[in-house]
Amino acid sequence: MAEMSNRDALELWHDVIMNQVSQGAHDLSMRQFAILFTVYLEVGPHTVRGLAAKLSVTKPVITRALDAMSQLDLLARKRDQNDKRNVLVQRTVAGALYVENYGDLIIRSAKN
Amino acid sequence: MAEMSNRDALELWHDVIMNQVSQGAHDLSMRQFAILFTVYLEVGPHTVRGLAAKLSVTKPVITRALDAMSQLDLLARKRDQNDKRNVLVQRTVAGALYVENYGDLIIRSAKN
DNA sequence: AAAAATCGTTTCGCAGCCGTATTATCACTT
DNA sequence: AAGTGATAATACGGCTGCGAAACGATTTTT
Repeated sequence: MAEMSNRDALELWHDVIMNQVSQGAHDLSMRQFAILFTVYLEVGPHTVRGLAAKLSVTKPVITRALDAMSQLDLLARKRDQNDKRNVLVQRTVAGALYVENYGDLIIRSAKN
Repeated sequence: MAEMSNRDALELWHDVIMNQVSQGAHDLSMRQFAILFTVYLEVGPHTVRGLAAKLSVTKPVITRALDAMSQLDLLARKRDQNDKRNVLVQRTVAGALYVENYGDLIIRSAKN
């Protein structure tokens, strides 16, 4: 990946967001996006506490985001059988597809 | 700007959002971002109706976003003196600085 | 076994944004 | 001048997310 001017960067960001907004798709919040991409791009296992620490937010924020996103089938919860206090945040097929499509959208925006 | 893999694109997006979220700055919604960048990147004049059409949202969405963002001094309203029904959305010094910093953040994220 | 610590969830009151419908101004048409 | 059209703002009820605090379940410590 090479040279990008300030203007290039902003226009890329703008294009992606415009696509997102005008499409009217389920618009996740910034925090929800952060959680989603963290789970799909970083190596696990991912716990509620771990995600909260990584994003510098409180745990209820993670819990609520998981409620919303698991209902959209973008993520799933699973009790850790080794330590039943923990919840492991897991990927889903639909979520993986969603994230991959998002990458394609960014690339398409960068091509202009 | 050159070759970008799907993974590159997603990691770029992830880094920028993570920075945004963990910084805990006033997190604008996607729609607010779309408005902000449209005003700063596209040629004006920008009206409420025009922005609503461009983003495919209703006018009250724009009005409320302008309420919030003008309070943050990221944008300003000005009555069009040629047609006093119109409101012209104008840039501010603080807003220009904010947008430019955002571009720098994207570039920094792309460097990794 | 009892006490303390850890983890995720839930509750509470509160603030923000949503879409629809209505309102107040202003411009245009006749 | 009166009526019609257009613009932005507001009112309304509803939904979602927020932070702080309290809670139940599980593990670890004493």
